[in-house]
Amino acid sequence: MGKKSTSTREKILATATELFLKKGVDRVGVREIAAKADINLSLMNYYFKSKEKLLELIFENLISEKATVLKNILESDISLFDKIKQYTSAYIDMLLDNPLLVSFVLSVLHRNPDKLKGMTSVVNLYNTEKFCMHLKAEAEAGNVREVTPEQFYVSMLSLIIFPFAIKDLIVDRNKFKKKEYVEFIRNRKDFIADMLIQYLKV
Amino acid sequence: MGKKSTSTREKILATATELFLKKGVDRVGVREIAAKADINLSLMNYYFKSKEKLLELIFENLISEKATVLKNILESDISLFDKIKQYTSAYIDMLLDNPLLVSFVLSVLHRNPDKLKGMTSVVNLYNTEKFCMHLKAEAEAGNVREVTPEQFYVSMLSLIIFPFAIKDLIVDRNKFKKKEYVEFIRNRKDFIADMLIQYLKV
DNA sequence: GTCTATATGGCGATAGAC
DNA sequence: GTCTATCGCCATATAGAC
Repeated sequence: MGKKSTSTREKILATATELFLKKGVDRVGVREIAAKADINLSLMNYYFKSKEKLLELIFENLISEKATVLKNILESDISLFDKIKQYTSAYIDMLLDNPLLVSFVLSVLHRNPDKLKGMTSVVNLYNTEKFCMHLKAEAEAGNVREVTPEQFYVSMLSLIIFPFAIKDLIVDRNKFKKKEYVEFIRNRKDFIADMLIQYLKV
Repeated sequence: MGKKSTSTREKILATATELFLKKGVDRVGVREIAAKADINLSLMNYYFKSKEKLLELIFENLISEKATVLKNILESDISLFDKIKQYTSAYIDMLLDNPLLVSFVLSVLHRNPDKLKGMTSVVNLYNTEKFCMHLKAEAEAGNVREVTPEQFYVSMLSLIIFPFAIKDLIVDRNKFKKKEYVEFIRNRKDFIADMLIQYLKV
């Protein structure tokens, strides 16, 4: 491999990722990516074959990277309540670092309902098994309320993720400044964990 | 106005709405709409000026229609707990009747962050004021726990709406059949209301 | 109001020289 | 690996006849 190959490849990847996240896949053209990455248009196809393949690669990269950390928390050996606290906190921190990730993933999910079905990164993203077993075991031991684990898990995800999908609405309707919004989201960490844990305790 | 005018207009509107919801605005061309509505391409621009204007109209129509009912519940004079129960139930029923609405609204929100800012239908959609006052009053009367009303409201919305945005993920990962998914969502009505009310009671 | 024809430009992708 | 040039198609929108 030549010297310039990695740098060119990386430049395309970085630029395309940025634009896909910001503008949405279907509102970014390959010409725009090439121009902003300052590379020749043909190199896009030389390295990635097609825009669609490029998208798949970027999607995989983005998700698998983030999903692993979260998956590890869900599968760790800590107590159920600590698990909920740590998961909520880590997930929110990750999304604060990647504010456009939620809209991007949801839009790709809407765009390609099938293509993602088997994708490993997506499997990690929505990975209920171990957590649901933990929840079930605690309920059977009488330590927490009986719940449908799937309902609980989906609820936890909803509470964590959805506010990022409607960020603009929240900011606009509350007349938040940027700092106030971040503070609002930070405060959700305790709020969510509290709500979930209180519910289990009853 | 000629006899055919309304029927043509309505045909375009209905077809465009269906396609926008299913495929996403940017993956539907005006030619496709015209063909499926069985009207001449030029009539699109004759009636709606441009695809973008057509989108705005459709968005407004879809949202304002649904938002009014929900807004009325939030502003009614029933008890706080009843309000939460009725709102959750009505919202979920509405989304079950319009399964693609969530993805559509989120995608338009992502596509046009600004254009929607002042839109009345959107204001109704995210309409916190009266509900937050109610929540605050009950807390001050010592009937429920002290909470940040905005956090509570956003949480309620999240619990209700988000599962519709990740429907494909839920169905796929749980190997749900269509009926099982609908049942899962129906069960959320009580689950969500329980969780929210239990939390307030503590 | 409805049609045909077309303007104008963008898109993704590739052939082939270097 | 990188470039220029271009193919073939589709997009949105409009002019003008009827």
